[in-house]
Amino acid sequence: MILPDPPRLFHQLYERYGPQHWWPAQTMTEMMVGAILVQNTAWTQASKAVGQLACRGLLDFAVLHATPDEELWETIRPAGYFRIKTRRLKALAAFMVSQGPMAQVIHAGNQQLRQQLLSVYGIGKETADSIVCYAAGQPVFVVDAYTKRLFMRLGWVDGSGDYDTMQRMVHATMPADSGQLGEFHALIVRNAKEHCLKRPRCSGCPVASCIEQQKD
DNA sequence: TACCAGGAGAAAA
DNA sequence: TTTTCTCATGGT
Repeated sequence: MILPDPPRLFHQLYERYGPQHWWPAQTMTEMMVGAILVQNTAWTQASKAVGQLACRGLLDFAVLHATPDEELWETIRPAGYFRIKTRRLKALAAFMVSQGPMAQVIHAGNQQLRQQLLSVYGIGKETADSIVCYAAGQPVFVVDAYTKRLFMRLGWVDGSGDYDTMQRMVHATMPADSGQLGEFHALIVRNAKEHCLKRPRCSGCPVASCIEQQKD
């Protein structure tokens, strides 16, 4: 197994792409709603649904909670899985309404907030960590399918590399800084879309040069 | 036409 | 415990 070096990978990706300015949302509510809507869906589709929710004044958990399912089905349809995602948005809204002011929820310790979010229907590790990192601004690295594919390609994990293993790998070597960890995840997604999905062995890919340096 | 896109939960093995 | 199935749409 090759010794993982997330800081070097981060540095190379950042030098290549620069800051990604994630998460693309104006408010914490919008960010959290977007995290549900983007599940197994391209962001272009999820953002259409977020836009339609905003147009209808539904980017508010109390309002969302009281909105009839049928109205939400129509509003979020572009994001796909509209019935399931309506259930998940309602579950998140119910949780947030029950917790009181947003600031109070967001400022809970990251482990406490993470556990609470994981108990909400429709929120798994990736979605919970996205919210903890990008909405609450707490130092948590988000692992997604791109991360796993990339870490496997780098030889840092084998095929069974699980979520927690990859997350610990990053937490153990990167500064506990939400800005940097959030940027790292965003850069991995950017790189996957720009290089690894279309041209797996293209020249100029920061990951390819990282693999070369690992051989030294 | 088939496949993919920033998952998660439930059911089955 | 692990694997498989289901959920839905739009773009390529």
